[in-house]
Amino acid sequence: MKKKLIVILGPTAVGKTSVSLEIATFLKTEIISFDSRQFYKELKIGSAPPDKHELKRIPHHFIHNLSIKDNYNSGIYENEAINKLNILFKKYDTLIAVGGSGLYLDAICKGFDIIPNIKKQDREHINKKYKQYGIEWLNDQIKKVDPKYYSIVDKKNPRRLIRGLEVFYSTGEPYSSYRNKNRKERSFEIIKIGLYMKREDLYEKINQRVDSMIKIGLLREVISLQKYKSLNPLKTVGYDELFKYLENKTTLEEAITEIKQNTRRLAKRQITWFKKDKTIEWFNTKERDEITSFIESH
RNA sequence: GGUGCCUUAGCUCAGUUGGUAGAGCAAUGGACUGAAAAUCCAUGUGUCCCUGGUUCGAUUCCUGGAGGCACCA
Repeated sequence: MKKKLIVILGPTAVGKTSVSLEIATFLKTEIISFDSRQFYKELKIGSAPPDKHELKRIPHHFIHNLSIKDNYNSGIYENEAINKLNILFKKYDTLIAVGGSGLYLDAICKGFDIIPNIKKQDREHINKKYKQYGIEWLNDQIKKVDPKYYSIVDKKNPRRLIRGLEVFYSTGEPYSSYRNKNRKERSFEIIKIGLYMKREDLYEKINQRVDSMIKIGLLREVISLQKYKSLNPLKTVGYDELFKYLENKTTLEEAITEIKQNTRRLAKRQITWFKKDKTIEWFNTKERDEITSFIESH
């Protein structure tokens, strides 16, 4: 019989943790996370991971397994997650994946084309040039070395342009030559369950969660991480805004308002990403019985 | 109570020498194959406070009213 991966996805603060714990308890299985900020053990409050008690009750994977100082990306995650799933599937027929990072979910479900690792110096070099000469330079370079990618890339988005260029620099081959859009066939069946909530209610929950994070010491956590603020994992809602406050660029009140606003925008982007995936079965967060009977029927 | 100023998009405000209006922010929609909680793109009809008048035509000028702010009593 084919193994099954039950995916619980949705925007931040919609209630994924509690639903996933309930299902994991019901199915007597374990949980792997595809939440790109819960990986980092230093982000204890701001990434809203399950609490200690919950982590003890149900084994979780890819939660607080990395340091913000680690160099990580979705390609590494694909390998690690698939390995972990293969190991766990020896013990369980069904596993649960929970998270809100669409790209990381794609890593599990479809996988990426195989592209050699890039050299760190190459990215640094390109970033330096970009800073110096602007986005036109990136455009010119891509046009020259990878016209195929140039024809489809978002020419105003430096990240996309830099990605194309760094692959070329590190491998000597155009980025587009690696991108075959070959979806990988996974050995397990994937059932995607999306959680939704009325936008209004979701925003209300976000506001409440931000207030409670502040209450339990988010600012203290951010202060302790201040010296690492330039690291990528700290470019995160809840941290960035408080760094600005600590540098006297805003008041605390303004920072908190901004955290709420940026969390709402994050949720909106997550919803946009998931909306186009027609294989997702959507449930209201409160429909616990409907979700379990849907799982049982599969 | 008097005088002056203000009232236009969810908010802060421009503007129309009279031909029914536009910025910033917010909000919304979207893109996204190794930095992704990142990065990037697109989207502005609203009794122009109410009332009456002048006018071919008023959000714009005038009368009266309501609310706000400031100063003087």
